[in-house]
Amino acid sequence: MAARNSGGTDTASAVLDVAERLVQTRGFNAFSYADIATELGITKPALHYHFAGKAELGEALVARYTSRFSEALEAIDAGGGDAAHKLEAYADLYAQVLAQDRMCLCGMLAADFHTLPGPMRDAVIRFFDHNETWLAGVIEEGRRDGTLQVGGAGREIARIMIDTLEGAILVARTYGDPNRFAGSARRLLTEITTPPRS
Amino acid sequence: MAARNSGGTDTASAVLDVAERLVQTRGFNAFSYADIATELGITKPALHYHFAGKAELGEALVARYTSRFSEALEAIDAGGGDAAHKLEAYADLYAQVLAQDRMCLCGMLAADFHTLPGPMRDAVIRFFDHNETWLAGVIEEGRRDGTLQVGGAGREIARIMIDTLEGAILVARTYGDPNRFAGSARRLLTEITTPPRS
DNA sequence: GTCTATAACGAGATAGAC
DNA sequence: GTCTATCTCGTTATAGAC
Repeated sequence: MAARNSGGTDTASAVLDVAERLVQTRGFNAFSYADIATELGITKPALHYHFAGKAELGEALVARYTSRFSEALEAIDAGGGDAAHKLEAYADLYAQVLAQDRMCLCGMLAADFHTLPGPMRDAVIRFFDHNETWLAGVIEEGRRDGTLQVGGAGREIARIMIDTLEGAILVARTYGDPNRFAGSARRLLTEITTPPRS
Repeated sequence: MAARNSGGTDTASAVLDVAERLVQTRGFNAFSYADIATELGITKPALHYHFAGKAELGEALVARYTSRFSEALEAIDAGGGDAAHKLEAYADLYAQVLAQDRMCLCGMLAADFHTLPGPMRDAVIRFFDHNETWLAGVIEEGRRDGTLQVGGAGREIARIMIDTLEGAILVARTYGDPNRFAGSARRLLTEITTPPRS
């Protein structure tokens, strides 16, 4: 039904599901077409039909992940909470990834960055840029309506949020302890959403 | 002169130097004995003489990195600055790693964690534990002598520092921009070392 | 301590049948 | 859209000479 590399067929999306989990748990250089084929009960050439090579599979992976993440951000915007609640909901997206014992896909690819094909690198950077832009918008919005009193440029706060959440999920995974993530996330949010004492 | 796997000979330490850089830039699953052998102008079996296998090489890598990091922490302690200056010096250790276009060795191995042999996993966790203990000690010391007024458990502050610095170096490397790291590090330190306004 | 030679395996990928 | 069969290359690792 769907064309090559579209990710639109049942098989293609099943391939993406398995590959996504493998990349988020093992990294881009620690899984193979054979791993996916075995798990789905198909053969390697069938994978090559849907995704010409590992590079194309990787691109499709980041594209789908980014688009799902964008939808989640739009859902948060549509939720109607104030800026502080939106930032909490944002951090909770990371908690949901960790709850599945996974690293953020683009955080993992950031570690693999220097080994990635060019188009994948570009897509990873766009993911972070998009997150930063959305967060900076929420922060500026919160400042305009007075619900947020944090100091500093919105983009700077956005960046430290991304950095802290990515690092917290990275380290928490080595301890197998979601609470380790929760502690850093809570403190990060408190610093940003608690008005300075006066 | 030195025994097998000691890391004490010139060749063994040259091997560790190259392997360390490869792991910090590419990850544990994206370099091979051939890469190291070629760069040093020796053969693969010569590598196996010094380090029986990739697992043993990896263990030696983490052991040396941890011991050097520990020495750096002791040097900071010996420097005689106050707690705030020690925390700044700690963050600067990460900046020095990034200045070489590298990820923290153990931060990279945290990404590769689920693919690592058991002894390497244990050593990575010990690295983070040691950092956390040292940081918590500095924070408690700063609170006792009044130079730090930050709230919360010392270990909790220590963890968010590690998480933020690891995440900041991870993400900054994808942008190839040390300033991106510096911004998050500066803000992190400011939150911890600036007394709440009264 | 380093070499040549090679084993044994897994990787990504392709040709061509069905 | 999936298969069998195969190719080529890179990987870790070992045996045994020097």
